Amino acid sequence: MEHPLIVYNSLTRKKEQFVPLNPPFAGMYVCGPTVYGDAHLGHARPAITFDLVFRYLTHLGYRVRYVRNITDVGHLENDSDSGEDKIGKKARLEQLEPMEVVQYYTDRYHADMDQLNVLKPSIEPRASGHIIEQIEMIKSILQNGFAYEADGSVYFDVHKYNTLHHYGKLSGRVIEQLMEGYRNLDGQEQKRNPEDFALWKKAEASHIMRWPSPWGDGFPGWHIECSVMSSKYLGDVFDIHGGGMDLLFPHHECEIAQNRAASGKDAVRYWLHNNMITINGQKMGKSLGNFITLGEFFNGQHPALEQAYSGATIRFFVLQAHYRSTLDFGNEALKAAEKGLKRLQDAYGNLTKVIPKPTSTVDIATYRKRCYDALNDDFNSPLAIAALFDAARTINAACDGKENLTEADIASLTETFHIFFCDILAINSQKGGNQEKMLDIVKGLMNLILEYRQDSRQKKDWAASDKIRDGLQGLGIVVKDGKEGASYTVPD
RNA sequence: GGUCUCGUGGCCGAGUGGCUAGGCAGAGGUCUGCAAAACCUCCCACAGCGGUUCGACUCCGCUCGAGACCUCCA
Repeated sequence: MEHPLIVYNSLTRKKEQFVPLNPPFAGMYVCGPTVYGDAHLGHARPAITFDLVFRYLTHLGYRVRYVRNITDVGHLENDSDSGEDKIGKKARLEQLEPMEVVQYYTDRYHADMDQLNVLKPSIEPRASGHIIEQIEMIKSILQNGFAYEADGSVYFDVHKYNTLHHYGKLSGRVIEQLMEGYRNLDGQEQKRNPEDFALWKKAEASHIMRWPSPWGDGFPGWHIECSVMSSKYLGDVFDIHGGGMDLLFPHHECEIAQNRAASGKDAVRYWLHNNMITINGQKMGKSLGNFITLGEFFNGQHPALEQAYSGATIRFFVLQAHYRSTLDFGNEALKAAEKGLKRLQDAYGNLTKVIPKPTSTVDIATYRKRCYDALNDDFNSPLAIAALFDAARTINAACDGKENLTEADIASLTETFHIFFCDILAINSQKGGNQEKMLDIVKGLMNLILEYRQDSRQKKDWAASDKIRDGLQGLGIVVKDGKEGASYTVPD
């Protein structure tokens, strides 16, 4: 807390000090998944990025309300589709109720997030649960004169809005440029202008997901839910809004306009955007068909994957890059992350083996300071990780007796790892509480076995000691002989 | 076409006007019954061409290259 937290605000395109509106409270809204398919690596990026933000803000003492929505009302799939919504389409294909599809993929999304050690948000509202509020906000926008009804649909009047406010302030667009880009207005006849966007869409007879409204049966436009759910749970003005860079325009731009048109206020104080994950230099995305689902990463069943990767490895891989940079997928990079993470985990474990010395040869405090400095500078997780690696080297050196650490040093390092490795970056392999007992038993058994092996080794009975080691190896336990006796690890 | 971002060593990726990123891979060494770790050392990169500067990978311009958004997308 000594140093201020600096965040990069997409709205101002500058780094700014983060000062919440109502400290110690902090509000954060992040665009969540549309649950009509399995989450892929691209979905992991914002989830992990804003999980880090959530965890760090909490660590700094803020009382954070983190809202991440579930989009489950279905939106237009593409222009040629003329109105069939994603979830409705999937439902028909699989002969399921739309909400059954939603439930199925929501559950799977949650399971994936658990694997990635992503905390649950404070509130996870569903768009379908906020139809009334969405209708109310559309009414307000209509009343304020920034929208118009046309044949059962309601559209936002971008030109009207732009006479009073700047539509495009977030993405750096001006409306004249936008107008040039919209030459093909096929199937958009009801709109006064092609850059107008839907607040409410009339549902055709074939459209499964539909709700009654003052304008007839229909469904909400694909920007309004976020405006509604963020302001409902965080207030007309709140601190942080996050999401992927690809949502900058038009989604977030429209959110800004909707909130402003409804409440007269700019809702968001800090806009944070994570960059994309690329594969062969190209964005990984559903529409490009070049995505790998998280489930495929976990089980290794994808042609592009040479092996399976754990959730911790994926999380570490993501955090090893700054959230505003693109991150390129590759087996080599994933494997490097896996090994690097193991190195950190081993060092963390080695901390208990270091023999304290009366005097210290290392300045331990710098590691923690470097971690704080890194995260305070726009959540620079790769720098924080680098500091942990340096700390790991020191710990291992101390294990080898090449550096000296005092009792206080060890305690401090343990705490540093606990704070950053476990709590904030959260890249340690999680062990469930129920497994603790079994782990203790295993530890006891292992010590016993290693004692026997030690005996044979003292008798130079290599056959016996090798038999024990090889047998353990067969169980996936690797024995390592060191100066201070034998230790063991269980590689993934 | 418009708006914008980026181009770092074998790979992934930080960062800065002059001072070591870090990880993985590779080379050598220490330790060791063997093995595996660990530790030490090495591998000193910043697309190209100009310009600013005492000095640029870092600032400016241009060229080349890659990408994002403008349509659903994290």
